[in-house]
Amino acid sequence: MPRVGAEPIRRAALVKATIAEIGEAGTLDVTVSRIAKRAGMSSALAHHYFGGKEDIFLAAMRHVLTVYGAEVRGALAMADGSRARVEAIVRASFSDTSFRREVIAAWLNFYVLAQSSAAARRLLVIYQRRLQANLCHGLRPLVGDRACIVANNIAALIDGGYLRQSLGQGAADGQTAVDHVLGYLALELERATA
Amino acid sequence: MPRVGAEPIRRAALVKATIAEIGEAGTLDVTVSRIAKRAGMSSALAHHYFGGKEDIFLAAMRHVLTVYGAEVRGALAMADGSRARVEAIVRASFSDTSFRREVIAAWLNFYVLAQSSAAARRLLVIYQRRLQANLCHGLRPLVGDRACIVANNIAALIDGGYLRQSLGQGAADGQTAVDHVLGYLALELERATA
Amino acid sequence: MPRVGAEPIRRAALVKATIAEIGEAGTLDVTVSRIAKRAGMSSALAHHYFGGKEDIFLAAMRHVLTVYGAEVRGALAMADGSRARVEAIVRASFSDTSFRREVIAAWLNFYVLAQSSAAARRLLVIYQRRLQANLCHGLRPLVGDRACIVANNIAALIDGGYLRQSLGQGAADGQTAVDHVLGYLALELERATA
Amino acid sequence: MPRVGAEPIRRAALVKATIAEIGEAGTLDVTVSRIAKRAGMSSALAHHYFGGKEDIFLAAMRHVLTVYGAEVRGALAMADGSRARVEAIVRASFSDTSFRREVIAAWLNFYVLAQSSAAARRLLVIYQRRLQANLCHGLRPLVGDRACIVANNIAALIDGGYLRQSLGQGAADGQTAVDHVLGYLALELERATA
DNA sequence: AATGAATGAGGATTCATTCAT
DNA sequence: GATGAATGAATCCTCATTCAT
Repeated sequence: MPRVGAEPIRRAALVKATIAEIGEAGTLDVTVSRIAKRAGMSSALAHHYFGGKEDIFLAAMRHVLTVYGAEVRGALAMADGSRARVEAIVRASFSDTSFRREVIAAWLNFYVLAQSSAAARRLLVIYQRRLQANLCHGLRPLVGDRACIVANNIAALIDGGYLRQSLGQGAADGQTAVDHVLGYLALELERATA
Repeated sequence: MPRVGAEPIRRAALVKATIAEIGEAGTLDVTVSRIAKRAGMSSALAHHYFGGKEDIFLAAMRHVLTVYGAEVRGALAMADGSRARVEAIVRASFSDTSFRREVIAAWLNFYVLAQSSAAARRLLVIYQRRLQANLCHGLRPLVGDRACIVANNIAALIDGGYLRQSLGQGAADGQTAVDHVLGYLALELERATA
Repeated sequence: MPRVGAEPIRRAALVKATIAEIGEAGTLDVTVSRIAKRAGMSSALAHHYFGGKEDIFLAAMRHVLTVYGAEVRGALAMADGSRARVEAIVRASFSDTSFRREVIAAWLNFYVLAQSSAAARRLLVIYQRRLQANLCHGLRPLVGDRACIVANNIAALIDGGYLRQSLGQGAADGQTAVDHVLGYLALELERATA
Repeated sequence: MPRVGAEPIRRAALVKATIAEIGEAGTLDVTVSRIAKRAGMSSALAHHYFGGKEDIFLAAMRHVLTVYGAEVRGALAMADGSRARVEAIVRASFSDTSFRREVIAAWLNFYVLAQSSAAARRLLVIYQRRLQANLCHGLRPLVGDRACIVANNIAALIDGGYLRQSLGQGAADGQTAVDHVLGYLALELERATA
């Protein structure tokens, strides 16, 4: 009885192992062998399923982006009203799922990968556009014409938060990061309603 | 007449070549040989003067940080008043000298290097602290107790600006980045004086 | 049918090639590549199976020591009486298997390796102790209290024989070496029974 | 005023440094740079005076052999009678000057060098012949026809003593080594006069 | 599906040696 | 006489990738 559906399981294991390994090393300089071993298989099998190292990285990236996207969507579904929706996006960005040491390290490295891999850049640009669009749309009713500028600032604050946290030694502190960004949002809303 | 000081010349050439090479590749995955060749010497000489690859990277990092620091100091010297001083720091951060494709790529990679190299992290942390202190100090007379929070946000916006620009294909647009950050600053000042 | 045990075969081939190469060069200054080539494989595979150059050397050393030990044990098994046992050890030390140009060169180089490698020294010290113990034990019934002194002299004569032979250009002459050492033994026995 | 006779001083310094360096490393694998630095000069100058690395080694070897030879000659000059002369040679061989950790290591490495360098082998063979001749000649009046056989054994015991000492961790114990060899000599004389 | 075996290519690093000054 | 500068050549080692089984 050949075990059915081994492939998706293997791929998922590899993706997870990749993120863990990058997070641990803080670099893309991790060997396929190590990733495969952590995922409980031979490096040959990893190649079999993914084709090559970069493909493994891209799959890991896609996974991170997907998880983040799902988190945002989930938060949006429960949010009521424009402000709540914007705040939900911010909170989702610093949720315990995404704002973890290893995932932060992975993000940072994906930005680096995007410098040399067109495919990686494409993924990251899509993510950026979607985030920007979500924020812009949610902010329109709140700050009118400034919506996209504010959206841009919020996005930059989020990215900046990640970057700064990447240097921190302690556990990632999502709450403080959220407070900072929402503080800025409050300021903008204050002014808009003044 | 003994040939004077080949060493500082060589070191400077290597540092420059390193930044260029990292900028071009978008990675730290550049060979010492390529760097040396670009700097017009053998890789053996590069090792002779620096000891090893990481030392070369650290020297390049120190250089970038030093240039940036000088730029900030220069701008501060010409600024009159607290607000002007804060704005000067922001402008210096996006000056044409520092906010160039290759330097941005270098910064990004230095953040990655800091994940695995204690020496690199130390350098980056020092830079962060100094920036934060400068901003905090300049903002005190302007926003009082919120000074350090605002400073933190400005710093995050600057970092975020770099990160976002690293994905941009066109030439780096420092002016727009400055406008965004200063827009936020204006908002804070407005509220403080309200 | 999975191809069985390439590893032991490869390792054995490498060990053999290492001894041959050291014997030919008269130095530990042989490259892993040359060893691997002589063993019919890539240097990468040699590293894969052994980890590094020193590990290859240590394995070769262990092999030489093991072969010698087996030879001694075999000779002892056939020897009848104390004197015969001591003589068997001496003869085994200069057997055609061990007292060959390339093996002698290897021995010499292992002594050198032991100067800088703790692992190598350990191996050599163990071999020395065992030899000394064997001789001492065998000599006790023959020369009583002088046993260990005589054992020490015999061991020194054996080592000296190797060292002197390492300079000889002709084929190794085990018989003469044996005669010298046994001549000394006879002398001691003569005196003991006088 | 150009300093006269700098050359012999420099050469002597290099020779001394070479022996020290080999002794410390336990290998011929020492760099010319380190030797030169220890001797207080640039590696370029070392090459200037000696031509190349092997020449430096050969000079160091010649020095060790010369010092040893002088020691033997000095001891012989003071010895009265055949037995005293033979004993003098043995004692000189284990004198504090020659039987020191670093010199022992150098000797061992010279044997290795002799495997690949004809010049080194020549030096070592000459030393061996002279030692053998000296012993043989001194022993003739004492043991007659057995002289050269006994000489050979004594020489082997001396070499063996060096080899065994090279593995010892403590300070070299020349006295014990001398005792062992002279014990053997006494045995031969006893028999000869029986 | 899965893996051990195997390698080519490449890269950091070291070092003896040369040379201009 | 003396040295800093400079490099070509070599070597160890790693790793992504392929392939037969």
